Amino acid sequence: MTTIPKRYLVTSALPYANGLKHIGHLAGAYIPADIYVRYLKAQKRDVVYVCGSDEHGTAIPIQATKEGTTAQAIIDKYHPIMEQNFRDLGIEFDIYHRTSSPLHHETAQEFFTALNSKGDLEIKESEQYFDEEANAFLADRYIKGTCPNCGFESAYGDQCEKCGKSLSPDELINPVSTLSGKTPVKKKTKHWYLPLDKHEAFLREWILTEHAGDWRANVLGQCKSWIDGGLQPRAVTRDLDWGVKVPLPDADGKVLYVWFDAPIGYISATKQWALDNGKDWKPYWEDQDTKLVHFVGKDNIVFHCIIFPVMLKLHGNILPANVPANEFMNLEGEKMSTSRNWKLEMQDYIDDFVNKENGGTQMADALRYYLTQIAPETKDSEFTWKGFQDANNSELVSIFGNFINRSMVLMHKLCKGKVPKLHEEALGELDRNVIGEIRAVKEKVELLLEQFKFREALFEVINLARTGNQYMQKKEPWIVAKQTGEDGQPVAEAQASIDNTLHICLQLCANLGILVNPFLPFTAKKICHMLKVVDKMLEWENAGSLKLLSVGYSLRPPELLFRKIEDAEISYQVDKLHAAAEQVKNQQTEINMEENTKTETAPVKPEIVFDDFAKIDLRVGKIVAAEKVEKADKLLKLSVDLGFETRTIVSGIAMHFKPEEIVGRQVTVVVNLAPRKMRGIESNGMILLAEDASGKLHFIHPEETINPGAGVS
RNA sequence: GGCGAGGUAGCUCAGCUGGUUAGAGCAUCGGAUUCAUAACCCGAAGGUCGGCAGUUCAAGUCUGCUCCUCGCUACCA
Repeated sequence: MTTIPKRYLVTSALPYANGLKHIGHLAGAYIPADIYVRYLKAQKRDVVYVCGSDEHGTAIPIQATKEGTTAQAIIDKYHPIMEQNFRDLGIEFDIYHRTSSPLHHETAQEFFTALNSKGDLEIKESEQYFDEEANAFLADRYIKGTCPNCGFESAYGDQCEKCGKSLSPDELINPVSTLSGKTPVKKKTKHWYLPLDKHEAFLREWILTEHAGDWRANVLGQCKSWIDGGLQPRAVTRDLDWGVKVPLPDADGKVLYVWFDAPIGYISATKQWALDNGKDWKPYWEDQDTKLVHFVGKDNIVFHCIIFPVMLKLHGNILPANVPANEFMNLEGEKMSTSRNWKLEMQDYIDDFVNKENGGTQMADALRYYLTQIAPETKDSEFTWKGFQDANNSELVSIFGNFINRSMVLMHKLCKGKVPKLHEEALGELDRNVIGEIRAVKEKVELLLEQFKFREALFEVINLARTGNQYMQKKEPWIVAKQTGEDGQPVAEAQASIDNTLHICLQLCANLGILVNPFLPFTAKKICHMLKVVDKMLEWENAGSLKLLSVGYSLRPPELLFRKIEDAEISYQVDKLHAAAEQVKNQQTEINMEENTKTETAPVKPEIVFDDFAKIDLRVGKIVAAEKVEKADKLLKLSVDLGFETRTIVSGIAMHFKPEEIVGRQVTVVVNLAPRKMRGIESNGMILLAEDASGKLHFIHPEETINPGAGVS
């Protein structure tokens, strides 16, 4: 075992404050972190668990515009709800902060200034392309044009895909904005870049060598993919009015890019926590003896393993010891999706289960249980309502809850409601085995949690309850109790056996409380209550002990820890899920139709004269051959018979049509369009297609088959 | 197309550096039992380890090819 670090700083990905979060997020970044933190705290280790709302970025002002409100109103709406949702589900942050706070702005600005003044950022002052129609500066990738090196006409502003040469947008001939299709104008601007490319050697060594043994395979693989793909300098600032202002005199209208300020939110949250608790935040981010662990979903790997570590290193902070990223969680056979409304929001679960007559905190633990059991630790996993019901009913209720209940009930019936004595002399092999098992499980769970194997750790805990059931079954105290003497009471030998059995079962219950506490905290507290012990018993060092409950102490009457979930509740949820998705689908169709109408009535393009139109030579053609273009998912290479000749035309329709289906079809072709090379094939013309509301493409062709080459006007 | 992660019993997943009859939990079926939320306990059945070829005395485990899923990325309208 490695030595224990002096302190821990644990983070969960900052949820983006543009809407409610679903159980996929919960299972990916919050529940595992919460389990880990609760375990560390039970170990009495020095640990701070920080999180908060991520409130910057373009999506929030865009959504505000859509909802006819302000960005501030959006974040003020979602921040408190998200915080409450986490609390209701037992996610216990030491602080849930927000990136809109002044402290965060200060912290992020200080961070930027520190890097900038050390010369760690590259400054590029330039005449940058500006799209007047979209009223925005254009990132390199949003500009296309002709490559000065090879003449490829569709080169990006940062790199030519054809010849591989790195470019700057200025070098492009005939630049075009991909936002509006217009020619952008030059406007002076200046931006700061984080030169990730300069840190490639460090990243390679640190991740792929030093952490080859202790980081998850999916994480290492992702990182290797990124590093091998070549790291690029990344813009730290952007022209936007929502976010952390760039703290320099000549940077009006510029803010820090959200990817830069968001992870700094972990630091500002730590600072706020320190202020609130009279602590010093610095060691948590500066002392090498602090273990920093980031819990994130797989979409966040690159930020937490590549970009943020580079920032931390430059700034003189510690690096994460591990980033145990989870994969994604599907729901009832499909990806969770906010836009398609295929999801289970925390809020909905809380409303339907936790805040119900027959719900309460036990239902929060039930969800925590299932989400941990199916956590996507190594691959995408699947939430099904039936699976949730099964896990609850046959494991939590039948195995775990039942063991504790029957122990309590038997103790009340056979031991007068008191913790019975342990008769050492009467201990048998069965008894000793169980006692040994309790200690063994403690060690197993520890080892698994330290390795972030939450699923397996939880299994070991439930398995201990299973062991308890087996033990009780073999000892069958209810049968032994029938060996009565003349007074109707069990004979001394029988009572000793009963006492030992229940003494051990009750101590086992107490141990289950300790071991289950990181996973199901509400349940652990209820166990303490029933056993009339203080919550301090839950400290991890007590696990494995057979002296948690004092002999002769009278205990409370048993209460059921978990209730069964009925079939009707499950079918209600499944129906609700489908209905919600259906509703959105219908709405979307309506919106699409509306938008369709809108585009028809939308302002038409500037007027042209007949001669302009006459410049376009449209002909009817017939597809005589079609094949997929190698190394391109969307391109088809078509041979089109135009009567006077047969041409090769490359068209991006491979996702819509199969090559064999379209051979023989008539199409309309722009025949005098300048040739253009795509994926190395010269395309001589363009096929006309109409796109319907759902995005499906349709060929434009004469109603009846006519001679190829016929003119269209 | 490139890169990454996966494809193992009905379901959710273990299987490290190749080595006896491929494991667990749940579900299913059978039995036993009644202290317990018809719960528990015992037992059984259930897998061509995505497919094909190869290396090896021996492959789920190594190599090549191939199919499928997910993610990143590229190509396009």
